[in-house]
Amino acid sequence: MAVGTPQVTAPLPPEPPERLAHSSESCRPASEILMRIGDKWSVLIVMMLSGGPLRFSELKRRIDGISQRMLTLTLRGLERDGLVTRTVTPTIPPRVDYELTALGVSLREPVNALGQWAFDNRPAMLAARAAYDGREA
Amino acid sequence: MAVGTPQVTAPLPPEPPERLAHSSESCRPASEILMRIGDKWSVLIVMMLSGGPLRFSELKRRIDGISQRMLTLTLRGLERDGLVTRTVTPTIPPRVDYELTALGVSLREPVNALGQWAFDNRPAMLAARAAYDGREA
DNA sequence: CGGCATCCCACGGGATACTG
DNA sequence: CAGTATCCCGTGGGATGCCG
Repeated sequence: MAVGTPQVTAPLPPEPPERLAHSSESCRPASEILMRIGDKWSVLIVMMLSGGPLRFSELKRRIDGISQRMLTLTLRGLERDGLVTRTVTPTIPPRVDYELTALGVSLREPVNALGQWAFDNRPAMLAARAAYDGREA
Repeated sequence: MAVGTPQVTAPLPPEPPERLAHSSESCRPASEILMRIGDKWSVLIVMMLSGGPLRFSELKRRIDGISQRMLTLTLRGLERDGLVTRTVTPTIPPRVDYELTALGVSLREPVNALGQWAFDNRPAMLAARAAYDGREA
């Protein structure tokens, strides 16, 4: 039965078969998380906090180009998701420190792996992009 | 003092090491890539193509909820960046197959690592989120 | 100093309709 | 079947200003 449906039965390339089923439902959590931290600033902030806690203004100074609005919003999001802690010292002027939680620290590992990939393969991507754009320009 | 080598290779102990070179400049490529593939569909598509080439309609059928507009656009982007190839068979009706390039295949590993992290830690994140939301409701 | 509030614009992305 | 074109709305995110 089923005429015309070629049923592509996965002739696996040189990759070893992983026990991870890449179904749509099993990859959705990964996709969600990626979208969550794939915003403009989250990863940068997590990486900045890798070396230890930083206060708001220091964080803002180190991440060039971020608006204090987005710094606040992004930190709130990270705090909400249990990736950073927010510690307020009610002095005058007030002092607020942000620090990675254990969860936040654990996130560094896969993110670093992706960062390494990005560092290694960015030239290839840029070249591919240039070639693609050049083909039709 | 300026950081000498933008190394992202950390030994990753549970404790934050003292000399991490996570400068803003060294992490920006990672952030860029993350934003690039951190969109709504890219990772899902890459994962779907892990098992081998798929044609457009099959891809659309497997990724539930995607519009053909976004499928086309996302595939174009992935093709542009050298992550997938697009092969047209000019029959009637036409047939177009998409397949991961070597670059696309190599991306699977770090993305899978992140996916594993997401799978493992999503409960913790959801719990933290619920706790955070409950504190001020 | 840290951080809401507001305005405002650009872009992502869904729905739909049309073409080769 | 695969793709393009159009419409349209929700959101992301910058700039600015005010308040503890």
